[in-house]
Amino acid sequence: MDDKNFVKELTKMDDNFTDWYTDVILKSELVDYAPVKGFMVIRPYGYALWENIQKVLDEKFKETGHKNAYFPLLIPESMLNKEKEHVAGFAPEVAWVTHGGDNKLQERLCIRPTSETIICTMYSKWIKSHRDLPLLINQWANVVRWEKTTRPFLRTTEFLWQEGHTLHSTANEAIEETLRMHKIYADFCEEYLAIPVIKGIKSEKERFAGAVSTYTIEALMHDGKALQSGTSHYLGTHFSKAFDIKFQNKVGKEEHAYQTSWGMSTRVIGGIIMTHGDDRGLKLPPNIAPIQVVIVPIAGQKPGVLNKVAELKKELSSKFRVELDDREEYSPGYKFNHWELRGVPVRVEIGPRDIENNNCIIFRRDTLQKETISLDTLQEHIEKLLVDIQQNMFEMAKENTENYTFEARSLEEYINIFETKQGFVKMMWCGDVACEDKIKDLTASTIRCIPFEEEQLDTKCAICGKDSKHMVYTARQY
RNA sequence: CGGGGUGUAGCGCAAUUGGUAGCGUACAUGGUUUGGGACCAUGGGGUUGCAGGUUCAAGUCCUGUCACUCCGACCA
Repeated sequence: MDDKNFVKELTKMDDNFTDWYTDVILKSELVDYAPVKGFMVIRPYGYALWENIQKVLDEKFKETGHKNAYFPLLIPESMLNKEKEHVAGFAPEVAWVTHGGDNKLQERLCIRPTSETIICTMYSKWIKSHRDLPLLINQWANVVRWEKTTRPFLRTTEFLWQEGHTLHSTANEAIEETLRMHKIYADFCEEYLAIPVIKGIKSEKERFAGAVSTYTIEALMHDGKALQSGTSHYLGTHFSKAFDIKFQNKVGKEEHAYQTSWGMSTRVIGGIIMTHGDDRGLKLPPNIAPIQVVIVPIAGQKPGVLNKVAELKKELSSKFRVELDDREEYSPGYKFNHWELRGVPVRVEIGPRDIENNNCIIFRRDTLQKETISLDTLQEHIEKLLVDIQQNMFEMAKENTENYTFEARSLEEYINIFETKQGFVKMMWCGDVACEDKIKDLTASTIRCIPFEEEQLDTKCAICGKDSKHMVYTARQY
């Protein structure tokens, strides 16, 4: 296949996937496009999903000693400019406020692309002694990054996230914190979102502007592209020096504090959709689904049916998130499709025939299988089923990731992989930026991370043939 | 900012050589239905993106303009 055809084929594949993705998020009523380009409206169903994510993460943050706070939306330009690498990284994509009412401001204010600078400014006032440390604060907020191209959830101009910002008295403690939060993200993705992730560290080229090191979790989507799903940065003293965050240590000497920051955004919702979704629509993991069980009455006009389902709803609601769809104007078939599109993991169908036999039909979204179950054991059955679905979805996703993980030992092999398919590629790397640039130019792929668990595939860099330093995962990315 | 594409009812689309703008779906009302997107009847909904031009006549031809969208560079 020559280059042009290759690109054409790839574009076609991408187009189909894009159409599917757009279709699903709009039809399932997660989001709508906003009147302002690049922004999205998160509709109640989508927001309920985000709320569940928030709830779980927030609990984990609090368990590890973090507290929530809130910092302003706008940041003075001079404040942003204090850390050089940081500004250089973010300046091209910040939105500016230039007027208050009709009056031009003396100093422009930027809408936060992230809050390091304003938070550091406050931290410098709050920290005097080693007794003030560690300082562990998280903020739930929105940020704005003026991206050239956008896509709902995956890359929007404004997005919701949480950003944690911590200060420590030693480098080791800060690094520990960075790794602790990285692990929380990884576990969250795997246990709650059923998304298997590769855990690792970013190459110098790919790391956060102003960080000493960036830890990341990378997930592979259905179409073979990688999604960075949560990052945790060790900032060293870069910011504390720029913002003068100092404390007196135990022997009375002044020191700059060691710092971390970490964030996870609404982007993971895009990850859920693209990891699990199928041609019927969304498939939500039970642990995070806004609705875990939907009850659909059959022949609701017949005596006893509506009473029975209402009773059932009440009973199941004590254990699960339940929705009863007793709308009269829609047929059962319509409702089946309606809730499948929205990814509800379990559906209970119940009609006159079932009531007579004291059972119901139960449908699982992940495998599309139906089963007849006695009403007496329904609750226990659903409880087990939800666990099973959660587990199964993770296994399926893991299998998919493994099937689309390849190995390359030469540049030729590497290019060949991206010409015929796409996914993760494992390869040895010399550590040189030139090799990173080369694969980006040739295949639009980048190093996603240097994994914690490296394998010795070879002793030479697959790209340039020099001695290798690391095994890396590469992929095309969102 | 570079390269494609599209603008007609809420959404998806049609309209032959230029000749009174239509279909599906959704919506409204009434009735019959209900185990995989129910059916019948009736009804409402339009300055064809905008501005100019050609013509007896423009959704259709010409010029300009705007918007949206996809692909690339930047990025969680």
